[in-house]
Amino acid sequence: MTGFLQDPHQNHLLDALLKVDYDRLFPDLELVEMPLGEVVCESGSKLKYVYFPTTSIISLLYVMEDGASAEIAVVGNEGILGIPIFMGGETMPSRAVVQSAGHAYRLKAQLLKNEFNLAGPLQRLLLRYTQALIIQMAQTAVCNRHHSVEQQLCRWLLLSIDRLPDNELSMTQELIANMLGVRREGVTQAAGKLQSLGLINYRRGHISVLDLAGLEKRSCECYRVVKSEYDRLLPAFHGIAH
Amino acid sequence: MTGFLQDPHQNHLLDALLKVDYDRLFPDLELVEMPLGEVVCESGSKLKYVYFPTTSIISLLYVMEDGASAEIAVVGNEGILGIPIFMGGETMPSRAVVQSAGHAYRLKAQLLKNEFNLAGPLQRLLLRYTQALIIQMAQTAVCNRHHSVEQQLCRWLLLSIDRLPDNELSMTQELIANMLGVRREGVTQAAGKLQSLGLINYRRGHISVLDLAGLEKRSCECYRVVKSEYDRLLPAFHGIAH
DNA sequence: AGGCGTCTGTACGCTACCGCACAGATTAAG
DNA sequence: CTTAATCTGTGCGGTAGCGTACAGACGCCT
Repeated sequence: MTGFLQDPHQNHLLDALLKVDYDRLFPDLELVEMPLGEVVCESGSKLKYVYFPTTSIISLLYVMEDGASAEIAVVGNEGILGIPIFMGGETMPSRAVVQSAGHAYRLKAQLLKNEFNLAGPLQRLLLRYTQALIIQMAQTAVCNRHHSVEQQLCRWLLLSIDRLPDNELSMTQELIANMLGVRREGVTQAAGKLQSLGLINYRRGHISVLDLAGLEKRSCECYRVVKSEYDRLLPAFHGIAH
Repeated sequence: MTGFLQDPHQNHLLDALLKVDYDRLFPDLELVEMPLGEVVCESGSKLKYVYFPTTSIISLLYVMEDGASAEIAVVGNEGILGIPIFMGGETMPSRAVVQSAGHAYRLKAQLLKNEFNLAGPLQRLLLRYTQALIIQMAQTAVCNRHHSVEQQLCRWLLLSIDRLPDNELSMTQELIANMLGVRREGVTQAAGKLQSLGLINYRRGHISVLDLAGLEKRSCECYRVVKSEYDRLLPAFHGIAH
């Protein structure tokens, strides 16, 4: 809330920028708070800012005509919200919801577009990130088709934990069900099983992950695939991006 | 097979290029035949060429460790196969299979990369196409989660027909099942129903679509959404791309 | 402490889809 | 024409997940 201990470098993309690029952008970066559940952008509307999450996680949620929903991808401190800004579509194809409260730095959409059009290292970085996001979406599609609620819950928990500083997350089962596009009761059952196996521990809107390796074992391959592709495409550059 | 009546302009992206860009690319475009079922690129391997389909359709198929599969997106004469080439990932995240026999023009990957890096109209065009593809993938993910086999079959047929010159397609139910990631029997049932409704007509590996409007009615919203986004992002430029 | 709203657990019938098994139909090959 | 291969139709039991309904548990508020 205060911005205490917040630093744009906590976002991997910003951190990977060349010093010149970073310094030019820095004055326009604005720290904002991201409260749980906030709709950063409604589906189909234009984004005025792009967001670089630091301690928050944003969920790209697709909501259908009948109200049914499904998460397409998540964006945390490894990425950026607002891909269509530089890809050229202008409007977001999905709703963006804060899935885990925290902070982000935002930047006026037009400014990012300008930077992108310089066709330098920043452009290459953003495109590689987009490629990683595409892979996450593709994997989600396959996972939705073939895997059980329990497997998907494991995947979802792991992807979330990877984007958070500790193994705790504030989340009701109802919300998780929305993300996965399944019934709340289905999540209750799966979560109960994971708890009885000692992999997680939860109480009223709060989940602690106790055994990452165990979760990964019960998860489908989807988590592993996404993670390894992110690692491959977006290694830790630390300001020495080429 | 002979290239008779084949012209790069049949591919919408090539057609949308400025004359200067097109003329520079033209000598390096190579007409190739795309036989049904050919694996143009295996998942995880590098593409040596990018492909601009004219009369063929390529399916981006994700195959999992246990052999289960699902189609992520289709690429026809509106697009290009080989997005990771210019996005920076190098390797394809999915298998690319010829879903409908025909032709395509191919171009050495490095040449396209060079053109892309000029950061001109061609780059903007390719990025807008990528954005459209992302939307198709996102919609596929949601469709996999929430819609019935019959609805998905309708969507799939419509997306295919949109990329073909007539309302005929050569395809066994087994292959369609692979694409949709469902059982062959499920496709048999759904197809039987559509046939009894007079919407399609099929015989041993060949399907005729009789009633497009009727199919669209029985399809989920996913088809409509994808189509309208493609139309929005990729209007017919006809050589006057900006 | 008491009370209320929210979150979680459980149960029951229902449906879509799966896995399997096999029979009929169509086309291709000898 | 016969045979083989492939493609399509159908049936049956099993199961995961859905919709609904309701009860208990937790935590916040006064």
